[in-house]
Amino acid sequence: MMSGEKVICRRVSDGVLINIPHTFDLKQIADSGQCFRLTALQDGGYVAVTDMKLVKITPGTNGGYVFHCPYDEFRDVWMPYFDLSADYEAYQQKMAGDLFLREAIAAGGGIRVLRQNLWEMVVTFIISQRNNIPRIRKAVDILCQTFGTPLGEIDGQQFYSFPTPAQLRGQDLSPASLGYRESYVKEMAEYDEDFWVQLQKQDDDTARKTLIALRGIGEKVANCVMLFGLHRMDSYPRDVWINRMIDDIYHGNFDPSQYAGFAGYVQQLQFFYYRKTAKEESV
DNA sequence: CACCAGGTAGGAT
DNA sequence: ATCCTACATGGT
Repeated sequence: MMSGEKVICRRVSDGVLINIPHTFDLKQIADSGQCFRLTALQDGGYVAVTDMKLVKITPGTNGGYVFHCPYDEFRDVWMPYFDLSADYEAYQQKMAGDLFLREAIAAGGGIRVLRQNLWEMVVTFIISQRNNIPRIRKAVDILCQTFGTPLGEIDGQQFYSFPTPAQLRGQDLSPASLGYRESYVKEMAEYDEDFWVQLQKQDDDTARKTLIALRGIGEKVANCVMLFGLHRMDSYPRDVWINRMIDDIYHGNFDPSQYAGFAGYVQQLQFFYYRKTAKEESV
């Protein structure tokens, strides 16, 4: 490995310490818009949830984070979830020729493309259409609290799994205020488990077509599901921000295929940084 | 009271 | 194929 990221990963008394200095930052990930269920605690810590697993993560005393869980769980669940085995520094080096991406790395280089649950991503990004990020987070939260399974309490707060299709099937989803998206979600819940299993096995083009054929999923949501739910790293979702950014920064001319194998990571960096600068200007 | 928010379906051209 | 518009809801 040419770049050789300096990764510290070892057992400590209360869990597992992980430190990847330039390419793993939970605050940046939580603000990156790919994940709506990473919860910030008072002290700079976070709670992460995936499937039926729940973990408390606190800042390490010399940087990095401590995952408060057994080592086996860290290795089998959280390493893959946060994509910690991939060499993001190598990706970053391949972006060095692009000024905007160098700035984006300086601002958000700690972002990683998470491997989230496929079904959860389908529902979450259906909800995301023509919606804003705080409201997406709230709707997902209500779905979990109302229809999910309690997983445990951390710092006095109860956390829940994302509801399975069976848990949503036939339910009145109105507490989540999904608006016109509610019928889309209800229809999604009617597909059986095997449908989603088959989707994971399909190649990129087939999977994208399968997704777009579903009511409520167009090209953009399909690409988000591909990237965040199927970890298809060549997927490059184009939303309003990415389109504005391409117009603004690249004069309407940007080809993600030049970053084959990590175009989705490039998209995340661009999305994060362009939105961040827009927010700062609007203040 | 307008306008906006990680778009999409369904219909018209 | 490509363009047009309605769409639920809650926040400025």
